[in-house]
Amino acid sequence: MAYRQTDKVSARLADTRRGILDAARDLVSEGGFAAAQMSEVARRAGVATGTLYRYFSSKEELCRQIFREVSSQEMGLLATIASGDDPARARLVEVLRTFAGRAVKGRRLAYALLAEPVDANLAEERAFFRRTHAEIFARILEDGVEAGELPPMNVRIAAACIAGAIPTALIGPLAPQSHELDEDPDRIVDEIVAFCLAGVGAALPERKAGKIERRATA
Amino acid sequence: MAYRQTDKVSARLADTRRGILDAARDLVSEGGFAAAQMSEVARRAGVATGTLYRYFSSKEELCRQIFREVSSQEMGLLATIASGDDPARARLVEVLRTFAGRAVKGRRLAYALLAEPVDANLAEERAFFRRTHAEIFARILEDGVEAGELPPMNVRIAAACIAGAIPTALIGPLAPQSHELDEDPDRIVDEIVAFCLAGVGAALPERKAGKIERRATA
DNA sequence: GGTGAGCATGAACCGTGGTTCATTTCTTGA
DNA sequence: TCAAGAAATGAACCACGGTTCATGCTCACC
Repeated sequence: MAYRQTDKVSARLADTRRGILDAARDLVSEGGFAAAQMSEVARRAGVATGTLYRYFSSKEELCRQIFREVSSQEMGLLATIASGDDPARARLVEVLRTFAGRAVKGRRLAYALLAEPVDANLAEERAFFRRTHAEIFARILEDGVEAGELPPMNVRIAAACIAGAIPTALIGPLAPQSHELDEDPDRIVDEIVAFCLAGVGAALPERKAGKIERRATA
Repeated sequence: MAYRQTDKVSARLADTRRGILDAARDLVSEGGFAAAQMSEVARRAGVATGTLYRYFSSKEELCRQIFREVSSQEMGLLATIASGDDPARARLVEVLRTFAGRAVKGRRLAYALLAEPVDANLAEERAFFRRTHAEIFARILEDGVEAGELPPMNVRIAAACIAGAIPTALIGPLAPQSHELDEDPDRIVDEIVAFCLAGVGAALPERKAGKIERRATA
């Protein structure tokens, strides 16, 4: 025996790993997953192609990591808002605004994560991502319903609707070739948020929704 | 010159073409686009692989045709409803119900068209498909707003929200491996429709929405 | 039934991009 | 400085599935 991994080395390894992830994420933010070919990632990270496979078992695995990293970061942000003390309605507004607003800012990346065609395995990851969104929304909605702030509804379905409406309504504008957002992103975000709020019976800031009784589904 | 295409021949050609399209569509309905490989399509249609290329210049072209055929069929259905004489609200309800209901019935196919990962070119076709949906929704919404049935709103964005909410809310349930829909599809559809209606300020059948003034955007 | 053109065939081909692996370079502890 | 094992290298490899094309068959017209 004549080798034991030293701290310095394991730090360097960690650096390399980070470097690879960063390179890959950057490529995705620039050209979507399509642009993140292994050889290109390697070049960007300043390592050889084969090296990638010392850190990630496959491209799929690498992409999965990116997906997880980015989305858990976003999720964290939303989750913090969601678990605040404000009334459900206010939290909902802020969560929706944050979500949509960040997507608009990091358009290319958001597009890649939310809509770009990817292969089946990554699609699962994306589904998970969306499901996590939906859960956050659902939690707030549940609070709102319990507090009587929102009319009764099937919160899971309503949450899924929101999780679908926002990306889709943004996608056209979000798509790489579109410039629709360059003018007035806020207005678009506002409209979308308004739709979702109304959808859950929380139409106007000044107007409590209690009056509008809706469906009876638990 | 010793050959001129006879009626009988061109009929047979047309038949073969149809056969290929049908085979391909069937494969897609069973296993998604992933299952529709050229060799498999050929086998199913009872022709040789090469023959496919006498009818369609590429796989992309073939898939595109399927996409167009199926979606134009669906669109036709929705468009008919949309252009009826009923009040906007009623038309909207029927369109949404029809859309969601048909998706639930032809789950596998709907999943393939709406959500299955496909390559970039087909994704464009899908985007077009959704845009067409959205336009139908938008038209009805516009009618509703003009007639004072619905509060003012940016109908394009609201339509996009709807076009996103429905598939997404169904996708989980729609996904091949899920059996969520087997129990009570109608309830799910109802919930989704209710969300969308509320989203555009048309919350309850008995309740005109005129009172709820919303955003001022044209 | 002969001829030339369209049509069908399916095994071979090929481009792409992820993956491997024999070789080289570093790193460690003695 | 040396041995042994880890880490890095990158050109070669390979799988996959769409596409081609040399070959044989069918059809229309004479």
